[in-house]
Amino acid sequence: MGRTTGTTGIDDVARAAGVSASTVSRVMNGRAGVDAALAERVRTAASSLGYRPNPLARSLVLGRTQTIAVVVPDLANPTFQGMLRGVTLAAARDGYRVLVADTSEDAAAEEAIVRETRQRCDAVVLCSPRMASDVLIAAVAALDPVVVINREVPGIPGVSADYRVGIVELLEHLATLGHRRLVYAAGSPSSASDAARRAGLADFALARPDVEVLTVEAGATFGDGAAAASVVVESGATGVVAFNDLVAMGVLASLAAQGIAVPAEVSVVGFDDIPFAAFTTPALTTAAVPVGELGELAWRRLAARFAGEEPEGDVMLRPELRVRASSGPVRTVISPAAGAGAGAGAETGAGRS
Amino acid sequence: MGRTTGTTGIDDVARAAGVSASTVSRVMNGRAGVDAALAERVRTAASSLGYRPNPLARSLVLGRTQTIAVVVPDLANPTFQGMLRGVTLAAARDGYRVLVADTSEDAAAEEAIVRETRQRCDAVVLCSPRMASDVLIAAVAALDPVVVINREVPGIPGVSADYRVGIVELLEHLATLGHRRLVYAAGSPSSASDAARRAGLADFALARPDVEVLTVEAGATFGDGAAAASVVVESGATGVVAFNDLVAMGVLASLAAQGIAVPAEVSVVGFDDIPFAAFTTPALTTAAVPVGELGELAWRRLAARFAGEEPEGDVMLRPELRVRASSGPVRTVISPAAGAGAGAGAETGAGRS
DNA sequence: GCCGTTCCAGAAAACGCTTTCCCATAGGCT
DNA sequence: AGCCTATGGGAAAGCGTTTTCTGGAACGGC
Repeated sequence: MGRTTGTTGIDDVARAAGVSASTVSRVMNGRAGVDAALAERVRTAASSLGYRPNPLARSLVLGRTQTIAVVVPDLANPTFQGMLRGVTLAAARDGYRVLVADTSEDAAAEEAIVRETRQRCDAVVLCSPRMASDVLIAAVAALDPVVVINREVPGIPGVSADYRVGIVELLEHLATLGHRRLVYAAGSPSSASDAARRAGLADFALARPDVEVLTVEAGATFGDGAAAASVVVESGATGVVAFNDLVAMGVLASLAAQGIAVPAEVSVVGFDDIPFAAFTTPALTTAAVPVGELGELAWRRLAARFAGEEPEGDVMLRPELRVRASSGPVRTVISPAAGAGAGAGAETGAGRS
Repeated sequence: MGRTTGTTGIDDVARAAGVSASTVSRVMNGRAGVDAALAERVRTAASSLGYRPNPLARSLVLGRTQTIAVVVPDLANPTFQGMLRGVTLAAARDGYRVLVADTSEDAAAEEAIVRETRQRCDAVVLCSPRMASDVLIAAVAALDPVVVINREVPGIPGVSADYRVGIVELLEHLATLGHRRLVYAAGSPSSASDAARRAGLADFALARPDVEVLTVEAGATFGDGAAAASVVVESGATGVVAFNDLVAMGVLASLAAQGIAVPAEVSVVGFDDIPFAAFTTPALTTAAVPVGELGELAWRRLAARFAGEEPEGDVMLRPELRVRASSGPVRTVISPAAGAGAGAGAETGAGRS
């Protein structure tokens, strides 16, 4: 009756307008078949009472909440921030709200978190780079309206960036600049998108047997990159492609601290094109992953699903190479001219093995 | 009955366990006074049926959703990302979910957005730097369990960073380095935290009449900073304190493009200490605003409120000066020694008026 | 041995809405 | 004039829980 809670309910409006609750409901939802005068009376009563239908009650009877969940592993990561933003904005445009969950704290409890969250929503977009494939497949089945980002699950719509071809573009870019000995500062082996990158590494190895690509385990954070820099240096590689921009920035920072010139001595490229990649020193060459679009697309798939459309196959967005200042021609051992040449090499690093 | 929707409901469990729904409810909620054997039977039935109580129905009857809303003006801004993360993590620890809303698209509709969002939740954390004060006060009244971030609303708990003293710290830092002519690259005049900064400017003017501080209108983004850089240069100031780190980075970029050395010719400092402030070139001196803590504190106030505690006064966090490489001693017009001195000045900019 | 307690469990009433079902009224048709 | 069909609005049955209220059974005290 609304009086219990202090909120004005549909019955209050009905009473004020001298009609039944059914009629109020019909008017509020724009259902046809209500006398114009009556409808007007209801609207007046509703607005003068400041009536707002309780969304919870609506959700319960309607069976939909007008809300979706977005589950990401780490809200501190620019990539996931971008995705979250993409789906939030797109969903808002269609009148949907977003419930956000960060699973970082407890990767083991991830499945429980996403299930619990899912119950309050109409669907979920799941971004879980690390969940084991079999666990993921099992978990996702119970989530039904769901789209996964950067994962492949049979029968489930997914939107991904093509990390595999992206990393090949990066490698080719360096190869074209003359680099013949590169290192890949890898992400976590349990990361699905890292696996895609490694597949790209293999593709590249076949295509360009003349270029050597070593792999060093790094991680996904700035710190991981900084830590990996020393082994990059020791490897004697002239170029490093990092798991992502964060790692690349770590490498950059560590290299700078060691007085190693980028790109004169070592080229370093990242992956993702996070908002700050353009502002590192030197500005980071990277493969741009359109995270916002990824998020928006995820929403679109969900919206289509809500509209009853049949799901099509997965969509894959191709990263775009962004050449900036952190990559350059391979250093030459020939005596440097102190001129204007961009890639004029210093011999400083010559003795490194 | 649950059968209609395909979901297993409480009645299904009741039937399976041969008890009434009331008993199932009691067991599921750990209410005392249920025979142990019976309780066990219910638990077995529930888990074998994979029963999960519908949170919507619970919310409706309980009158609480176990969800709070976080409303921010722009999910692309690192500051708000940090706050969102802070409250999300803290709330999750206490079993609460977060509904996120980005109001950027339509500042006029902000009030409607927050009201609508609020209805689905138990409370809201509102971060609305630009809403006019009177509108805010009126709007916030209808939101009751609410905490505002970086705004002062009488009678409403708020958590803020002390931008006023923060900017004074920054100014004093530059004054100490010998700067006597500074410019403040201001944010939007409609921004509450910009008003606080300007109040700080006034405080500083009183305390240090020997230091001149000009104000130029800039904005809150990288682009705004870049655009403002030229007028900074023309002003002949030796130091600029930017509205925030983004603006500072814009200034930095534009200065670099013009070949003006930082900090040798001009010092620039930011505000916020966003994650990337440490990685600009040169690394940005700034006043660190603990956004994560701000968010966490906001949650705490809400949690306390839920627990029935009385609200205390507003809390204000003091920004912490982080001196990095973008600020240095004022340039000297005296002939530079080509030595190791950090702030050895170039005369390049001497003619600027 | 009877009555008053206590303990448990089920029936039913909310929570605030939507929607189906049904009835009344008015209008058109033959 | 009588009947049949729109048309509009009200009553009531949900949606899936929680919780109060009620009642039956077992138990203890006198």
